[in-house]
Formats: sequence, structure tokens, C-alpha cells
Amino acid sequence: MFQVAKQTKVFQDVVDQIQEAILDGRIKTGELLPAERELKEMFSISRGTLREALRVLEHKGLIEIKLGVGGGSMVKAVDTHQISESLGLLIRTQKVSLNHLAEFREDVEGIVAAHAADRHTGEDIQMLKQLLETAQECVHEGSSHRNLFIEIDKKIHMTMAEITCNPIYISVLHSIHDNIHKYYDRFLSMEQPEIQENYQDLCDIIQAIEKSQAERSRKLAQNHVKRFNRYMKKREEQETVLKL
Amino acid sequence: MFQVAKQTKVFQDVVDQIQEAILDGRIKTGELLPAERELKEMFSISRGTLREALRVLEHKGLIEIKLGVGGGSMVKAVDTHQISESLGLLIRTQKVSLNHLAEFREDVEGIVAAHAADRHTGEDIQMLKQLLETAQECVHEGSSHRNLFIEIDKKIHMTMAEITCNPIYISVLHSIHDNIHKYYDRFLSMEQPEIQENYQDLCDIIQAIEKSQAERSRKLAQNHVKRFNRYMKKREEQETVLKL
DNA sequence: AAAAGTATAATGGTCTAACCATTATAAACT
DNA sequence: AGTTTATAATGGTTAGACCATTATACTTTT
Repeated sequence: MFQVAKQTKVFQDVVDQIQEAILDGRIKTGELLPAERELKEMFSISRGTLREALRVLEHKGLIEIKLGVGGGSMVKAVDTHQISESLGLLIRTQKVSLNHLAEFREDVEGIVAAHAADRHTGEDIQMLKQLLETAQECVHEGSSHRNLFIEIDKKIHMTMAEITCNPIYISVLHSIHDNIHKYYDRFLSMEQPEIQENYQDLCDIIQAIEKSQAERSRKLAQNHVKRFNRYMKKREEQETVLKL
Repeated sequence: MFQVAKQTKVFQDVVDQIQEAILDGRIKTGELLPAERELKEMFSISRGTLREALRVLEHKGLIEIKLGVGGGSMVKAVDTHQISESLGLLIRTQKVSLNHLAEFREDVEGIVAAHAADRHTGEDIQMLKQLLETAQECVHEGSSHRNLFIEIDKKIHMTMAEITCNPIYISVLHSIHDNIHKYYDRFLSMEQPEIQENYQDLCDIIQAIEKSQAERSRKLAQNHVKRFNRYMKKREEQETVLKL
């Protein structure tokens, strides 16, 4: 019947007011909010309370606070950083296992590859092939370039996400990579043969995308990620055995 | 070569320390942090600085702050609220459109249905069929029960997510629903025929799941969501026309 | 004139110490 | 036994001061 009554907390009211001003476009990206000592007068509150509000806005990704002369609270363009962080927290706290994360990644990478097959431009393919070349160099250099190869691999996947033109995929894939990379150092063993295998995977995927074969791209991308996950599980099991 | 040097900001250090304590399980869900006046002594900082840190932790969804005797900062179970909020911000700042969200939902619901087809138990099917019965009643009652039908629809989808046994799908689907429901009120027109159509969709999906037809389940779920999205786009266009 | 160093002032960051507001619990009063 | 009232613990807020950082303007040196 009724709405929840107005927040009694002063700082929350300030958060809401500033947030609305930003979202309504009354303050634009790149602009500075008034200095704290001015703002506190405008709201008729103490500086401490104001700062609690600014902290929250900063954490929401709406403003960026800088020190010194010319510093202050600058309105920021919202990006996917908060989602990644929140998803990361959820994964660390909600008993999300490596298997859960790996499965999710297989599915998402598959979809991303399929959409990329449908929507790529010539430029996109060119960029992917350029990344492939760099990856190939790593293969020849052998296991010493393992970390570089992993980095290129990640870039190729992120590029495919960008080809989808859907920011949600970019953000979600970003979160997955952020969180799965924590496992790589512990579990991912990759020597020359594995790197070679993976390089071939990437070649096949990009070829399928270039030919606009959506379903084939999806399958290939899924299997590629599955291979990664198999490496990790194998290593995980080995560690378990060693502990016994 | 080197790591980024330690944070100079005191409050950030406090945020990190408390967060790690929570994530490591040194403080468990439901437990209370020491009172502010104690904590401030433990960290050797002022209360204002401590409170900035607590505000951030609260916004991260890690603690909940309550007033009065027996109140304080209680460690909370992280849920999907923060993700939904961040996604909501992205949508409001035009970084994500209804189309982006709709496409993502189609894909995710498809995957969820496919996994559900592979993993369901007898109990799962029973629960889904029970929800179907309630939905059927709404169909007969007609458009007056539109909101109830939408609610049941959501419950059926969430149940399928739970059948996957992968908490990531549950969280992601939750966030999608949270945000897409804001559009329903504005754009979703559903009269008896549409409700009837959607009810039939749900029957088909659940039947496919019961028969463990993963690929068919995926396609059906995708098309079901596509239908919802079509309704909304149609209504959106009508509104645009009216404005001219 | 150019470069380097230095002072200035604006801005956020932190501290101290007090008081206000809320609320569970215990005490006092029917 | 039930109701009311005081108590004290806790977060919420205020005020005013000082510290730390940094862009800018100024001064000095080369």
C-alpha cells in the first residue's frame, strides 16, 4: 500500500541526490563537483558525513576523487569494473568452485564466438590475425613465453567479446578472466606441446569466425576452453595426490 | 618488475584488512565486528576514517550496519544485489540498452534450460510441474492475473537455474531479472492471448527438459524469451510513434 | 631567455572530542 | 503479570583543527 518512508540517514540522502544529478545529466562526465568545504555548506551537513557519501559514490564508480590543487570529485564514466568486483566477491564467498566457473566460461566463450561469427567486420578479422601472429611467435619460443601466450590468448577472447558489440559480454568475460586467472598460477601447467595445441585451437576458431560459421565457432571455442580446464583439473588432481 | 606500492590511504588499508578477514573466514557470516570505538583503537585510527571504511564495506555487501544496543557491523552473506545495482547503473547511463540485456538473457536462458535437461531429478520436474499448474490458473483468470503470471514465469526460470547446480547461473539470472523487470511495467503488454502463448512455451520447455532433450530445451527457451522481448519492442515502438 | 628550484594556496585526508538518535535490556511501577 | 520508564551501548552527526599532496605562480640560477 505505502512506500518505504524516506531514509533517515543523512549521508544516504546525499548519495541519492548526487547520484540523481549525475544520472540525469545535470552534472556531466568529466566535470568536477564543488569542493568538499563548499558541498558541505550546500547540504548543510558536516564534512565527515559528506565524505561518507562521497566514498560510497566513489565505490559505485560514479566519481573519482583526486588530491591536491585542481583535484576534487570528478564525475566518471561508469564502466564494468564494479560488476567484475561484485562477481569476484560472489565467487569468493558463495562456494563457487573452479568447475562452476569453468563451465560458465565454456558456455559464454561459445556464445561469444558464435555472435562474433555473425557480426565481424574485415577489420575485426585483421586484428584477430595480428594477435595470432604474436601468439605464433610464443609457440616457437617455447615454454619460456608461456605467460605471454596466456596473455595473448586472453586478448583474443576479449577481442571476440568486443566484436559482439554487446557490453554485457565484454563485462562478463572480463569478470571471468579476472577470477579464473587466480587459478592459472596454481594449476595451469603449459609446456610446448600444450601451447602448440592451444595455438591451433585459436587458428581454427578465428578461421570459423571469418567464414561466419556460427555453430562451428561455438563448438570450437567451447572445446578450446575445455582443454584449458582439463589441464587445470589434471594439475589439481596431481597436487591432491602429492598431499596424501 | 615491481609491484604497486602500498596504498597510502588509511581507510583503504582498513577496508582491505577487514575484507580479507571476512573472505578468509576469520570472521564468519552472522558475527559482529567489534564496536566502532573498539575497532578504531585496534587500527589506531580516528572514528571518521574507520567509518569511511565501514561505509565502503557496507556498500560492497560484506557487512550490514545496525543501530542501537546489540547493533553494530554484522558480516553478511554476499548476494547478487551489488551486481544488479551495478548493472542497473550501466543501463541507466546508456552503456547497456534493453536490446543488449535481452540478447544476453536469450543466450543465458537457453544454456540454463539445456543444462537443466541434462541434470534434472524427478523432484525437479515435480516442482516445475507444480509451478506450471499455478501458471495455468492465471491463464484461465485472464489478464487480471498478468502480474501473478509474470511472477510464476520468473520462478520457473529461476528453478531451472537452480537445477543446473551452478551458483553462477543462479546469480546471473537473478541480476538479469532484477533489471529487466523495470522495463516490464513500461513496455510489457500482455493480454489473455499472450499469456496463453507464454504458458504453452513453458509447457513445451519443461516437457523437453523432462525428456532430457538438451538442444531442444535450449531452442525453446531462447524462443520463449525472444517472444517476451518482441512484445516489449513492439510496445516501445508504439510509444515512440505516439510521441511524434 | 631558459631551466631549475621554491613558495603558495587549494584541495582531499586524518584526527580529536563532543553530542544526538536509536534500541535492546533491565528496572520500576502499576 | 503486564506495562511503563530509565539505562546504557551502539551507530549517526557535528565542529574545528591540522596534515599531505599537488598544480600553479614566482624566484633564482645558469
